[in-house]
Amino acid sequence: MVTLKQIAEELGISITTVSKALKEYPDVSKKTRKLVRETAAMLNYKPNSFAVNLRTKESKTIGLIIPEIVHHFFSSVIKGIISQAEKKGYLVITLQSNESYELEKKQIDLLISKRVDGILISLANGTADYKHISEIIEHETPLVMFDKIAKVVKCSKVIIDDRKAAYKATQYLIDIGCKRIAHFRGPLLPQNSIDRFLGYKQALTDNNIVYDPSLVYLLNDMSFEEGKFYANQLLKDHTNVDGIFINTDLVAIGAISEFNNKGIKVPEQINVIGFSNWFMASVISPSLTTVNQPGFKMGKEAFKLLYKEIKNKKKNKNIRYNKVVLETDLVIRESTKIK
Amino acid sequence: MVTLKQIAEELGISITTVSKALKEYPDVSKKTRKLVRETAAMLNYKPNSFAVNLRTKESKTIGLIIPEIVHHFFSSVIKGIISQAEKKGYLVITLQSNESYELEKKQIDLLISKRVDGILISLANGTADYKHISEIIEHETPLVMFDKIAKVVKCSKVIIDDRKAAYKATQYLIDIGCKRIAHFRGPLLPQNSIDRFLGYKQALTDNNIVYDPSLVYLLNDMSFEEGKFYANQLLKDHTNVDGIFINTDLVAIGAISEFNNKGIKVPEQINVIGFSNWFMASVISPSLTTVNQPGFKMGKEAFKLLYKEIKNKKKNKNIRYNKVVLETDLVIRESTKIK
DNA sequence: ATCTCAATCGAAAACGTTTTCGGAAAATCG
DNA sequence: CGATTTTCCGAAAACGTTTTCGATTGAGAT
Repeated sequence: MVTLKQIAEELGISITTVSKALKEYPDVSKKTRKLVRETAAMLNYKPNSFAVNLRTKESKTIGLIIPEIVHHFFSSVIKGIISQAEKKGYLVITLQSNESYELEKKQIDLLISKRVDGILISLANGTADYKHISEIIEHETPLVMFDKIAKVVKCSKVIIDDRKAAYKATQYLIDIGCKRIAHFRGPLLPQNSIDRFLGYKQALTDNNIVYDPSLVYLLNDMSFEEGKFYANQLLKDHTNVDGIFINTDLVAIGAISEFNNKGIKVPEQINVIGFSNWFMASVISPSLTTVNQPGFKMGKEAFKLLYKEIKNKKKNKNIRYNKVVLETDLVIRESTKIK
Repeated sequence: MVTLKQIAEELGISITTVSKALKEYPDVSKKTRKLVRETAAMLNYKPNSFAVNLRTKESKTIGLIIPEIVHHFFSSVIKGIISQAEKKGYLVITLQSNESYELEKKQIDLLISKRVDGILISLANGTADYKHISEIIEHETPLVMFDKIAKVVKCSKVIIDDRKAAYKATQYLIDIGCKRIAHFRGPLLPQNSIDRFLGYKQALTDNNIVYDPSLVYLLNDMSFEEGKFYANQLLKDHTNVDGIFINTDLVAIGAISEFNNKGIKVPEQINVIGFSNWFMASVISPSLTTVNQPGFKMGKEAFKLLYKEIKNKKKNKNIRYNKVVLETDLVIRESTKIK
């Protein structure tokens, strides 16, 4: 491995000058600068990033913690983050919490130990206290939360307006003529499922439809099977439901599958709207009307905020927390139909 | 940030002793060791990884380059890699080549500059020359290729036996009574699509079925739409095809969708087998019979090999390249049926 | 010739750790 | 009690870079 020292010896000059020549310092003559650059190129010099890190106290590396990698939405986010980070010369270390609070804590420790320049995190469903998050902030490591955030924690955030998105979806069901609309909701944590439920409820009352709690089903693991199960349950409990807004696409697909099996026609007898716009939603039959959750963009925006904070920290500027709320749109497909 | 020096001053001993106490060196008394550990814990000391990296010349970080993150198979691989790496105390920097040779080259440069301890790579489809890969090897950076590999390159590899897997899939179609079996194949690069095609062909000849080139369709972008397009084309070109082995699940799902639209019954009129076992394959209707490609396991194995190489390099052992071939199995679902 | 100023360079410290090696103190032995 | 070994500790070098600050040189001005 060739070092500054070797280049210096090769040319009979000092390490200092070599370093400066390579970094456009003004106090080195054009002649030596050229010379240094040429020999550096010739010897295929690459700065030792370990030494640079130590000296500059930054590694141009950030940490990312997500609940689950194998997931269309989150992998889109990762892609967005990595693409944006690359533009600014940052690399991304990815860890996953597996939806576990304990693991999440451990991963944060790991990243702090590694002294990453910043941390991006989307919380695990199980996370209810935020001491580990506070540690990041006390450590003065720039932090941005996205998607599954904690409202209480003071830091920059990137989210969608879950409530508004759910409202729009429910409103659409009403607009196309649905009279009795059910909702499959997610667990009481994270915040997202609460907000989506509230959006659903708000849309009903705004349209003078009486909110009927028996039409709301609380799901746990949000799986395909659960979608099937509760679709079946719904059919047992009610006969006149003509629309259903479902917390996430996978469950919606399970429900549609069950409706198909039971001979219930989608969308003729029941309209279905999902949430997230997984790729899958576009290729099943009938294809799924759903709320598009812009994962890639969320990733980009999250990194942009983090980058700002990193810059600010370097300049010792006062901290200003930003909050970006991304627009969602309803992707209309075959699982809904105007009456 | 608390350093060894601060602990040393706190206790009135030398930095050396503090360092040794924390690392179980035998030449420090139990008493001082206890003392040091306690104050280190009290001050919440965390070793400066930048300094450690510089001193030990390793960062406990590896690089990972994949063609595309938002992809069920590859995200499974990532998950496998990260989980295994974590067990051994390694972190993973993920980059994506976006199926571009140029980007792939750039990412490799980046990782080498960062001085990662090793590199895991799955090649872009477009990659045809391997100078950039050779550079990694010349750099003496441990390297393991997985899935989309280059046979020519001398390094450790983790793959599945594409040919055998395709053979098994085709054989299954024959076993359940198919007489005329089509194949949607991938482009001429990467190797995988060639091998899958060869497996298909071999199975036919081994069963005394004449290979008919007109039954093989060469696809480009392997998309859902292409699946629909060629399914339609197949229907135009042939009337008596009763089975089809398709290079990848997404295309298979597109084909099934088109068959549904045209009123062709799957599996009654035509049996369909895909490849990869994307999650999607299990939730569409009819669910897809497919070759299970063990992404998570591939990730784990790839890291295990890399870890071995890193260890060997540290011990200056002679290099031994390993090759792991993972078993695949056929997941039988609704898109195939015994006649 | 002296002085000023700009241009160019290099010595040295610093970042925080690991590890070698030698020395002092304590323990063991004859 | 002296000699020898063991136990424990610390000085110092090294990893490779960045950056401050002072030194040197030569040109130009007077």
